[in-house]
Amino acid sequence: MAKEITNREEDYSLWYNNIVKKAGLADHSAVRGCMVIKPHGYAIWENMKDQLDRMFKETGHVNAYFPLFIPKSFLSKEAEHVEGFAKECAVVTHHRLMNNPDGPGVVVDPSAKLEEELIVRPTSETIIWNTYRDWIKSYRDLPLLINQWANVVRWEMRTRPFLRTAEFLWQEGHTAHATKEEAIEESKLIHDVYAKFSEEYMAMPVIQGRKTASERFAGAVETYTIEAMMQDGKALQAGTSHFLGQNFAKAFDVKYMNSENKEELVWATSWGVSTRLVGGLIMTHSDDEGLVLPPKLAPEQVVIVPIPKPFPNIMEQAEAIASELRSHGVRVKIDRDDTKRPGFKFAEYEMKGVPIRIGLGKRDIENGVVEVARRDTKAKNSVARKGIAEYVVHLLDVIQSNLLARAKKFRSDNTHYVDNMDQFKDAVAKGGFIMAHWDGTSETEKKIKELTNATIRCIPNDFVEEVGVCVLSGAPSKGRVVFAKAY
RNA sequence: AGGGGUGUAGCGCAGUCCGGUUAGCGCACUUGGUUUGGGACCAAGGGGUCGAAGGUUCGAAUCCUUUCACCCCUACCA
Repeated sequence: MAKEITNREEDYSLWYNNIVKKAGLADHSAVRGCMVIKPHGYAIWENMKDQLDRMFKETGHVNAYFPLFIPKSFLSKEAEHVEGFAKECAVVTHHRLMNNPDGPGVVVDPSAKLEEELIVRPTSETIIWNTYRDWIKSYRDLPLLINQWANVVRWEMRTRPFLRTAEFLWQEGHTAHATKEEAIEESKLIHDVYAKFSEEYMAMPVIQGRKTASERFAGAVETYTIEAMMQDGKALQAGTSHFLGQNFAKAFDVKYMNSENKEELVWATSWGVSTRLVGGLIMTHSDDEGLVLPPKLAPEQVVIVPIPKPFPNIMEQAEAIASELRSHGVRVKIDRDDTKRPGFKFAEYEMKGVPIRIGLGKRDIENGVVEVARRDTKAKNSVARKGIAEYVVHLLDVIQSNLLARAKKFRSDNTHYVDNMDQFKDAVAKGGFIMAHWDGTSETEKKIKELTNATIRCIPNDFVEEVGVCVLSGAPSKGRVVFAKAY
């Protein structure tokens, strides 16, 4: 029956890989750690991108584009930053090939060695701040609110489609501000945009919070994160927004003249989400039958499958329904393939995660109904043909909120409040988020990680002041933070 | 980077331990026909040189060496 998808319980990782492959989202490529994003996968990313882009623009940001290559010397200007990324950089050393003098093929031309090596950007803070030095002269040039959609390369040891690939697509916002307060406000604003996007569009509930010192972005003063829980109980860092202080302004000497004619350093933020979100989407909603997509991001929200038993005008009927749906703003596809049987198609669209399937055959037409099947619950209903568009529009909303509600329930069912290390270890074994008291030190954080593999995902925004003692050290603690094993 | 595992047709696999004719099977694919409300059936076809390189041998998918890729567990990150 089910087409070679491993059950989640049996092997969650294999299940994930199966979904990526069978739903046609991505393939492995000839290049280590790099994937080919296939049309269906890319369409999901495009929908995410369109919506996020809209949200960025609504909050005053504009898009620009900076080079793929970064001179090596730029990267080392901010000490922590280079420390964080040095080990995973792809480096360009030459600019020309030549015919192999000793045989077939081509070799690197040794005479084409670059004066200074170029790094394929792992992130663009350095090249952007080097540019901002020229763009920012006066307080009138601020704030500078720029985003770029780009690809970046991080030479990771272990890669997994969408979750961690050597090359990935993302957006990176880089803003410059006159004051510290304004920059912090900006990073929090984007943090909220990310959380809103996750919940309203991806139907993926997230915990908002800030990272501990050891989990912060390399070069950041504060990192705000959204953390989502996957179905295997592991946490996924889904997006981060950083307050960078004046670190990059100092490193790249970016100063402006304030209204009192005094020179001051600029304050910075950066923030990004990536194609990892597609991985998060898969692992939040999908099941053993395949992908489950929230209607707001599904490339096709409805598929109409005509049952090709000889019946006059069945395609015309399907067309009529489709155009009615389209006029209500629904993304709809009619399956015109007459070489596959309906049962095959049903399974296929379930695999691809289309939220609503409409079956249309002789029986339905005679009764003035259509068969409506929901992907999220697998429920099938006969629905009156008349008023179908309104029904579908409403059902898409219902599905969208059902997915969010389901994911929220899963998260609360798998969130454990613990007060000592024994309980903590039990909770780690069960999986999920662990709410525990922590004494605030990096040492304790590190020890807990060594002991249990769980890390502090964040100090939540809705941190509740509560008297307690640290689960490990027994030292006093003011409240609980979120621990979990993470992707 | 450390530990474990796997590479044979687009996908899933058998064959490898104990070298021996034209390398098999299921699905997918092509053609024709019958079908079509939950992954159709019959018939006839096409496709691989066994991840790559080197070695041993009369002879290598099978033995040896090197190497690459992928998967799992650690580790690192968006």
